Amino acid sequence: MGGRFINNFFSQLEESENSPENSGDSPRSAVSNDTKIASTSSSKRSRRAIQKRVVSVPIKDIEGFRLKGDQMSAPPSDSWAWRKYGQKPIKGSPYPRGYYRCSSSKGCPARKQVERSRADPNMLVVTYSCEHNHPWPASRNHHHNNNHHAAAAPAAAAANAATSVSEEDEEEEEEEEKKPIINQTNQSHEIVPEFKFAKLDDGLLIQASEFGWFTDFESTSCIMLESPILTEDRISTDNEMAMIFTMREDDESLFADLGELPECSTVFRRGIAQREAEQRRHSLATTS
DNA sequence: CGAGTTTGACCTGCGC
DNA sequence: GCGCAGGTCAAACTCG
Repeated sequence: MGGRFINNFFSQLEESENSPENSGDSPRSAVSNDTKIASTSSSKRSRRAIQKRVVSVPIKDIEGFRLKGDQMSAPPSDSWAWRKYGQKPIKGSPYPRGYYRCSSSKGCPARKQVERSRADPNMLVVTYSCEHNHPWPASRNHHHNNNHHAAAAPAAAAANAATSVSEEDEEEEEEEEKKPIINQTNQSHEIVPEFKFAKLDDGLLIQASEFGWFTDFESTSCIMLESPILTEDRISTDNEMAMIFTMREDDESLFADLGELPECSTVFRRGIAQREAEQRRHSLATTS
């Protein structure tokens, strides 16, 4: 199931990040006797223990999204229920950041932060975060998707799959920028597209349609990912949606056991993707 | 009346 | 140690 993939993903990240010196909460919170402090210290987790992934979404693609002045009347919708618990002005940004907690299941530690992009006010930057090892809840609206909605990973997978790099990694990934993206098809969005993926020289390819939950944004145009690799001027603007992994060496181990992936998740390595596409085209041609 | 939002206060992490 | 900025809490409020 998708949850297993996510758990696996986060747990492996934890292995790499939870070195003895940065594991656990600060001593300050651990020794507090104050009830409020104690309660907050348990809920305010070490920031280092949180995995984050960033997704950027065009505002116009977000159903129900409205702005009241600088405030967001509705968060970007996806398959999970989010409850707003705070909003803060961010230094250097004219737009506030909204804080949302997952309400799809009780005690879910998943969170997301939503803010408008400083660089492009027409884009929303959604940061998903979750504790390591914590399972993501099932989507609250499995509806309308006979492909793999229920099984597909939730927002975290969105982040995992959709985000080629986290913001912290952006600098490291700058060199990747010049790599070409290949769109295999150009069909309309009314049907789940069959061959929509992008290719990076050293990248991992994801077939967008296999992550049905991602289409919960109900976009009719492209959903861009927060990545230096996927800048709009490099993507064809013909309503394509692409989801791309870049695979750094230290990430490869995270996906070493792809057996944990949900069956719906088709992950291609370079070259394999093209073969897959060709095989599918061939089978379609022979059946039609 | 329950669920969600707003908002000021408080806490934590981090740089200096 | 101090101050700043980001993140969270929780009471009050709104809405359906």
